[in-house]
Amino acid sequence: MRAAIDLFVERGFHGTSVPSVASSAGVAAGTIYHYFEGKEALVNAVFQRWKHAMSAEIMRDFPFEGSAREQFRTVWERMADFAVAHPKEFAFIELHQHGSYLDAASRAIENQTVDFGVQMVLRAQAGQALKPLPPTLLMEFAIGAFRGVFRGAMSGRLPLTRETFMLAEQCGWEAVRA
Amino acid sequence: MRAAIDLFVERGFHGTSVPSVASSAGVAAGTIYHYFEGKEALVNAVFQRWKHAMSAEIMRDFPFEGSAREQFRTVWERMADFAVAHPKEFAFIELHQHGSYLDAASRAIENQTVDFGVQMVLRAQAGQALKPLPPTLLMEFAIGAFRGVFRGAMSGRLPLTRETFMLAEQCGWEAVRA
Amino acid sequence: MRAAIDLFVERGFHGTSVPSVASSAGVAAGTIYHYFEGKEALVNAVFQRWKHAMSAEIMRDFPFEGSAREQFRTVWERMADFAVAHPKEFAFIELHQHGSYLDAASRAIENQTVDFGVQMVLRAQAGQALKPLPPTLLMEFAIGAFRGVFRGAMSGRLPLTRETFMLAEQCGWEAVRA
Amino acid sequence: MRAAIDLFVERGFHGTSVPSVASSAGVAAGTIYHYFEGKEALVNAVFQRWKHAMSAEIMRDFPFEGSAREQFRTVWERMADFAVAHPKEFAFIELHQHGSYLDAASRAIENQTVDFGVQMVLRAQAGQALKPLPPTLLMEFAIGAFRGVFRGAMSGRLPLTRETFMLAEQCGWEAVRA
DNA sequence: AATGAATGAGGCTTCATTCAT
DNA sequence: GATGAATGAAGCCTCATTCAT
Repeated sequence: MRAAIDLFVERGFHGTSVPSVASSAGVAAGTIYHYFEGKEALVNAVFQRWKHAMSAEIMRDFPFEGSAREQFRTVWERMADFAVAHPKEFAFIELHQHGSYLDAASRAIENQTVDFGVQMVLRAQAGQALKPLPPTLLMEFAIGAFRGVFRGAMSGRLPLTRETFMLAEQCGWEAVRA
Repeated sequence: MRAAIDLFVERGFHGTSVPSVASSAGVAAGTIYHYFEGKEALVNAVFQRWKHAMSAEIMRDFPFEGSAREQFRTVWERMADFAVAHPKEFAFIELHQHGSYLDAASRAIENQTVDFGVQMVLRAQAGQALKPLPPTLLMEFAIGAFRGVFRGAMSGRLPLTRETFMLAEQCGWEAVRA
Repeated sequence: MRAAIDLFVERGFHGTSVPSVASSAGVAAGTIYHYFEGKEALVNAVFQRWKHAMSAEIMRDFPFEGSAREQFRTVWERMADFAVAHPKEFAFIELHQHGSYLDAASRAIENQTVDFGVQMVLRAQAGQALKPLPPTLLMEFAIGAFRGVFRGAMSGRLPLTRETFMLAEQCGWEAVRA
Repeated sequence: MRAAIDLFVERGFHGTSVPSVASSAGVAAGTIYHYFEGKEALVNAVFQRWKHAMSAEIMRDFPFEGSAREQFRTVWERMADFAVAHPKEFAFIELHQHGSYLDAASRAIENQTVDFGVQMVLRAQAGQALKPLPPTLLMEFAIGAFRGVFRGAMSGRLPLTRETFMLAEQCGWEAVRA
């Protein structure tokens, strides 16, 4: 799976061959089929493993009772920590978000995440901490902004550090706060 | 090229076969090779055509003498108009931004755009209209946010209208202004 | 046809495309089909034109009443003159001698030539001027030797001149004479 | 490789399709690519294998100290034995001698052979056993003659036997001897 | 469990040929 | 007569997958 991530990020799903994953992992092509039903099962396994890992990281001891400001910072900070610690994996998740080869389970995890986000936004809006805009708009705006900064970092135009993301966090908050 | 955009957006470069493009365009597979050297030449042609179109749209009568606020709104607004008028094409450009199959000419257009953006940011920062953060950070943040909203719209969770984008524009400005 | 010879010599029948012949000749691909039924008809036309030209050259005022020595020299000399004057064409004839794409007419010319040669050999053998070996053996030996020298000349290892061939002529005669 | 030889001899490099080689060999098309990088690698492998085999046969216990007459006979005799034992392979080697698809290694073997021949000729000329003509001329003449006889045999006009070649050997010697 | 040879479908591309202009 | 766009079959090759070892 480690070998697969690198290749999937670099060349996409269709551009990555199973033999190349195998040789990159130092095993024979056939071996992959002992552990995964096929290529699709492999991407889905990787996707679910890391999407889950990231979600878990974000949710861990989440300050459900904290202020909207604190919650926003927490989510952003934890995504930043994850992205800095596992850039390849974060890129992988982002890149394959909408692949037609993702199965039901993968899509379910994705929806869960979105639902959680929307809940948070609604709660904050109820407390008039956030702008009274469609929750999805605020969510997509913020996530997109985070992703943009990550892309800048991956392409070498920004340092891939917690600091970079935390500077952006302030911007993000000012964008969405009431 | 119209047929190609749809397929490239839907399935990616490697996931799109030349015969499928041909049949989608209502011609024989061989015909494509009268107009393009190969599959790579085709993506590059499409990319350059539309990236150029979008750049031209943004630059047209650009208020170089206007305020930072006005310039920001202008760029955002024009990107919005373009994205609403040509959603497939916008998605295509975003999706293939970093493809390893893009040639020098395609990358050159991309760099031009980035340079223009950085110039604008620097000028605005000189006038203390924007936060004193790395220009690239502000750029990637804003572009990412825009892209996030667009993604929300493409997935049907937001209406794909000028209004949606203009609501986000206000957030964007508050994110980056000093 | 001139363009075709160059390409057929360089890349063989199957390695030469009709469009390449056309562009080399400065006409459109379709034009070739006004003059030849197809690719096979083209090779055959070229083959027959030049095989015929060479035969005619050899036969012209042939010293039917001369000595075996004189006849041998005449044939060799005229082949040499032809090969020096039209190296591409000579190479073409040699190369395509046995192509499965040659039609009946082309094969007929070829057989005619062989028959003529065998007649000459038989007459010379009757006069005990040549070794009493199978006529075909003597023929193939001599033609092969000539071809060998030509090949050496085409590859640049020997000068492609009448002199080169006439030196070889003496060897050739000593090989076959009684 | 056995299947490939037959087809390459019959239809040439460009006229032979990889699938046809595969089906002739009783395997699937893809299988060929486990053993050879591609079609070119296949011809080169075949070429080198047999060119090397023939060279080895000729060189084996070569009478370096023998007379020019003996050396000439030895080379001719061994080529004859090889050609009679492996006619397809001999034809293959001759046919592809100058193919543009031959790689450096193949050309190297070829050059080695030529060098060896030239050395032999020079030594014999030093002993005044051969005509004082350009070594290449003598070589190309003799090899060409041999090839001519072989062609006659392959086309059925001469028996493909050691005897046929040994009759020609006498002619060959008389052609080149001083 | 692991291997890797084998398969054959399918992808990219070329090209002989046709035909409307 | 000439053109060259269009066609689609066929060629080279890759690759997901299977299976005997």
